[in-house]
Amino acid sequence: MLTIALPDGSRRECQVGVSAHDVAMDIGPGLARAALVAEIDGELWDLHAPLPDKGEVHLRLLTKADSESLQVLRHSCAHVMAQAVMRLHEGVQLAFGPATETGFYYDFHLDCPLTEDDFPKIEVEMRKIVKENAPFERIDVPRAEALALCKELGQNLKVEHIETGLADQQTLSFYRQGEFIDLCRGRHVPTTGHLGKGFKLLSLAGAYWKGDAAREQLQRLYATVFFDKKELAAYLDRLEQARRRDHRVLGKKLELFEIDDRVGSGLVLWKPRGAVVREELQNFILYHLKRQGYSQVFTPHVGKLELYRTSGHFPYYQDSQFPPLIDRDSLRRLADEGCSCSELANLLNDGEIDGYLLKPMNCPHHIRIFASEKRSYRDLPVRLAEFGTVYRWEQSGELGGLTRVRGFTQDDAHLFVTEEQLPAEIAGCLELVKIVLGTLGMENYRIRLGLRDPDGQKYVGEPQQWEQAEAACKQAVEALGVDFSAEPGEAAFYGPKIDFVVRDVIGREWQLGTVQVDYQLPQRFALQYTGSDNRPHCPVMVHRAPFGSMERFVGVLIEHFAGAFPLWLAPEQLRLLTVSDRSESYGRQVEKRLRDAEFRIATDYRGQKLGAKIREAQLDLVPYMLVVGEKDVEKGTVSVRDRIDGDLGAMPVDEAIAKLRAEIAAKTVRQVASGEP
RNA sequence: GCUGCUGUAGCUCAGUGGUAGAGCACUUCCUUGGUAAGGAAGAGGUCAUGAGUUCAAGUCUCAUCAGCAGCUCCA
Repeated sequence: MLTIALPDGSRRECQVGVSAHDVAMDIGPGLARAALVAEIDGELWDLHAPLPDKGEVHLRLLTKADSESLQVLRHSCAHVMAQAVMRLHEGVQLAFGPATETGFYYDFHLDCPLTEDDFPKIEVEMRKIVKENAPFERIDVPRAEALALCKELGQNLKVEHIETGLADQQTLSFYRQGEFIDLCRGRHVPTTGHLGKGFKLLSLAGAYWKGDAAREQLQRLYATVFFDKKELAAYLDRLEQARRRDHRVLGKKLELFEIDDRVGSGLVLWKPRGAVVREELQNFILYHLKRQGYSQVFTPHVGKLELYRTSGHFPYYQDSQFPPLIDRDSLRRLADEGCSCSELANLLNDGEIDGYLLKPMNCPHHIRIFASEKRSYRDLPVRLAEFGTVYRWEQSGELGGLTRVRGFTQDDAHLFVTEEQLPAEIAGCLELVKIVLGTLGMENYRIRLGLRDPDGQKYVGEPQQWEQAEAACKQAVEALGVDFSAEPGEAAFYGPKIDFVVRDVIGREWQLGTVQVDYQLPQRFALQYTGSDNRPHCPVMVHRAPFGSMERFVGVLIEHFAGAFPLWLAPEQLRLLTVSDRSESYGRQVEKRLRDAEFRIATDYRGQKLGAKIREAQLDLVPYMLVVGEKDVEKGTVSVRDRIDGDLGAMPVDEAIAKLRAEIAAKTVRQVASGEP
């Protein structure tokens, strides 16, 4: 006998061999129809599988109201998609086909390339399979039999997976629906009919087998499914909304920036309007830096290769740097000697010849500034800040918009501190990032605490220092009171890091602000200060950048505000609109007063109807329109129109100036793009 | 870097191997209109670049460059 405890607290005695579906039928046929999958003692369970023989179990019957069942539905749909593909193509090798946050995918190896033209065919076949309403049947088999079955089916990738990934499993499960059978852990909905009509193939991509770039590349089909067509339509609509907020689209429309083939991919041209946003952000943070005791410095865009050999950047990150700059005479001499390219590379590596590097990081320059003076413990902390532009040779497939570029400006700073000062300085840095994100109304973020991977090879320095640094970071993050996850293996090669990861409107996550502790570089450069004991000590360094990269930050910010910047950031804060020619000369007087008051203002004196001028200003996302007509000429007023709230009525020019100034000073955020994808 | 897709006017996009198209934007003229589109005319192109097939290429083939989706990487 089996005792089943239901969520409402009731208990039932059952015969051996009953399934969750039988229990549901017993409770009511409506529930039995609605149930998609069961949960036994917290573990998902197929609806039609026999329950355990005896004892007492907690049973939940999950319907589409339960979030877990959507994942199951998606996984089942992945099987149906795979079945459809196998019906349409010969010799399909199955790889993995999991559910994802927004849908599912399946990776295949097949000889002919799939294209988007195949999508309708596959979808038609999937609809047929759904109509066939075949049950998903679980088959548990011993290991040897599973191997034999996969071999018989010609599924070599699955064979490999059983032999490597599932080496310790004695029993393996397969799922079958119709003629399709696949090695799979489960669980699944009862029948293919449960998938309904709410599915759609979305995109096609390459993916490596087991994520290994050295292995064969598979074809990945992305798709999604919802419980019904309406939810699918709503999801597709959200995708479309998100696309309209895409910073690459808005950046062009609002004339913020340009990435030009003739200049180079991944190299951003900031246009005047985008430059305003960037400059305002920089001024904003400069204000806070002054308050926190930072000093600003300027350093060049290149440095000697030897500098980066010392720092370790050149050897560690060679593949993602622009190639070194070598003077012509040296190159000519080497060419005359018959030096090959690989010999040249070796000479560069070994330091036999020197050259310059476009700087991939600002720290070595700042370190040399620190080292340029004799330092006492009384001078510390030394906090050197710079909007420093760095260059990295990102892989071509990674480039995109402002978020992944090859030249970008960090709002960088390096703090040289004593061991004792470290916790307070980390806390100060974290506080700064929090102020930045808070001011901009970016609430959707988390902290990633990047720690050393215990088995990792890439790290330099003593384990004891790593432990100290990691402990200091952890303490500071805990004190900040923001959700964080500790992630081993995510540290920089020189120390642990605290990254602020912001989620954008399409649901992607971007690393923006970062704070990193570094015991290594000060030692590599043999930095010293004189302690109170009159002996030399090595400072600890903190790298930090609250925005991270100005390019990426502004990119994410554009999407965050859907291009509608708050007044203090808006490239065009006000637009003055005349009702007709008769108010133009008055309009020009008002314009002058507003310019004198240092607003960023544009004017529209054209012989157009007011409605048309307003429409254009609305579409250009100008925060405030100032309308002047003959009534305003008489009374010396302007009529203020708010982009969000519409007409605010006429007011004296001085009153409008005071109101707008107050909003700028408060850095008020009145509207952000609505959240979840 | 890898896989697939894409590249036509400032923008969004049509275009069947045979004379280069539309809407919006732009310029000029008419219109003087109080809170989301007044009207007319005009100008705008090395069809990404380079090779090839063809009597003939925006259209077919190949290469290069660039963009998009994803994979891999990311100090």
